[in-house]
Amino acid sequence: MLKHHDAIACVKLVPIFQQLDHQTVASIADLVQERHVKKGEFVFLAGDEDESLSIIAHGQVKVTQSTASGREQLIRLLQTGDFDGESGLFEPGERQTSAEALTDAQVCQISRHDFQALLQRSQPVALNMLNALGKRVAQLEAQAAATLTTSVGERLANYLVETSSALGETEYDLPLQKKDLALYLGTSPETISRKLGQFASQGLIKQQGRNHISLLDIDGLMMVNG
Amino acid sequence: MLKHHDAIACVKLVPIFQQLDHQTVASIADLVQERHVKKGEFVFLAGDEDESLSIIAHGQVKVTQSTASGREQLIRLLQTGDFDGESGLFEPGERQTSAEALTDAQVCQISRHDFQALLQRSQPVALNMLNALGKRVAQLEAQAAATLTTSVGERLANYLVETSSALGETEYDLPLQKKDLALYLGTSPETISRKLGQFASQGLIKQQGRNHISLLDIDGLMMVNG
DNA sequence: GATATTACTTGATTTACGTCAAGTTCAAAA
DNA sequence: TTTTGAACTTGACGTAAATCAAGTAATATC
Repeated sequence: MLKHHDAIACVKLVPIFQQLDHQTVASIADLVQERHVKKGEFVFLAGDEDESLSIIAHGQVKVTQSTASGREQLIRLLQTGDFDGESGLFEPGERQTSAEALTDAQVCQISRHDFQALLQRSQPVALNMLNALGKRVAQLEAQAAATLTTSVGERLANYLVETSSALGETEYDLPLQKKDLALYLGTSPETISRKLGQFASQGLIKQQGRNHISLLDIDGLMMVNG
Repeated sequence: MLKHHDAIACVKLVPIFQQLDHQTVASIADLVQERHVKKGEFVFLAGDEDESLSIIAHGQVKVTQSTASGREQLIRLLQTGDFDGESGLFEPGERQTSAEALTDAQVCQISRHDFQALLQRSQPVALNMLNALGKRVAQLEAQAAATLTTSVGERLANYLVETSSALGETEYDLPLQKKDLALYLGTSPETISRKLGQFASQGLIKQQGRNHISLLDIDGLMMVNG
């Protein structure tokens, strides 16, 4: 019973499952397998059979891909409530990406087969999903274009502000270590370190210890362009 | 009658409308408005009411967005058979992007309202659409990650090979003028010019006249990294 | 506690690429 | 044809940021 209660909570976290009646939510929760993943462990690996979709119930997970030239790329950062796997729904096969837990995490998984059946029997879920994917495409398109013409400083400042706004705090521990943050922003750890130092000397932020950061001037951060 | 025949042909171009029965296709074709757009004209402008979706029946259209700082960004290049507007389906409002015809073009338009109704009454269309959007997300994610860590030379070489493969020819006229190609690849016309010269001197390509290009060593192009 | 390992910082150097400027080729209009 | 203007090329230069290298702080292991 407790397990089921947790599964319902997990399902309700996900935007595409919101605004559904209780019965539908309960029927989705029945499909869910809960799983604990320790920091540093993998939720799945590239090359695995791609047979389930994951909801992050708690924690933080990085999704990476290796290029032909052996470089690791950070594709996506999954936070509580994020849903992964929707994009390859009707394309069974091997995973191209790996997902590693950056913190201890709890993940709810639904089998691809069950999810496809759900989409077919529940029009509201299908329409929510269309909506969510559409927004995602628009966001990715805008982001892709912006990335091409944006400096590292801008991307970093933007990341700091977005993270602050996601956490609802102007003071927080950076959820990524600098190596991963560098991957995420497409730069090097050295440059991250230097840019943060620069922001601090400009009075935009204050650094405390290795990871803790306070945003002192959010408007200033949003106007950074070098 | 002829018009209707054209509309059916146009609808059949689009992946999400394929593998449907003839009757459904015909009912979709009834919703379509055909429109000719001359080279240099706009299919729609940023700020327009966003009330219809467009299928490119013939020609080439560039979708751009202007940043706050006034810079133009090329978001997407639409080719014959491409479908635009799916991403903002349930978010009515003003267009953020403009679309300009790069060649004389024929565009089939469906009103947002009719398309939403179609999605609700035809499950096959909705599922095809989910599939298409999912693939698009995966592609954009991979591309976004690659963009961050990839040199202009790599992106250009990649573009040349992809275009060749899309056209089915190793020798072709570049469909974009260099200014637009530069926007698309996030670089400057000067750099494009230099990189092409470099590729030519390495025996990877041959340039003839202003726009014509022959790929001499596709494997070599795919291995470019500077 | 001491030591080893990993994360991070800081400095020096190099490089890719953007920008500015001066041509050159091409195409359309007169 | 000549002319005009746009697209393109080429060169010189400056700069953001990658890379290389050496050192310092934090964390983990013994």
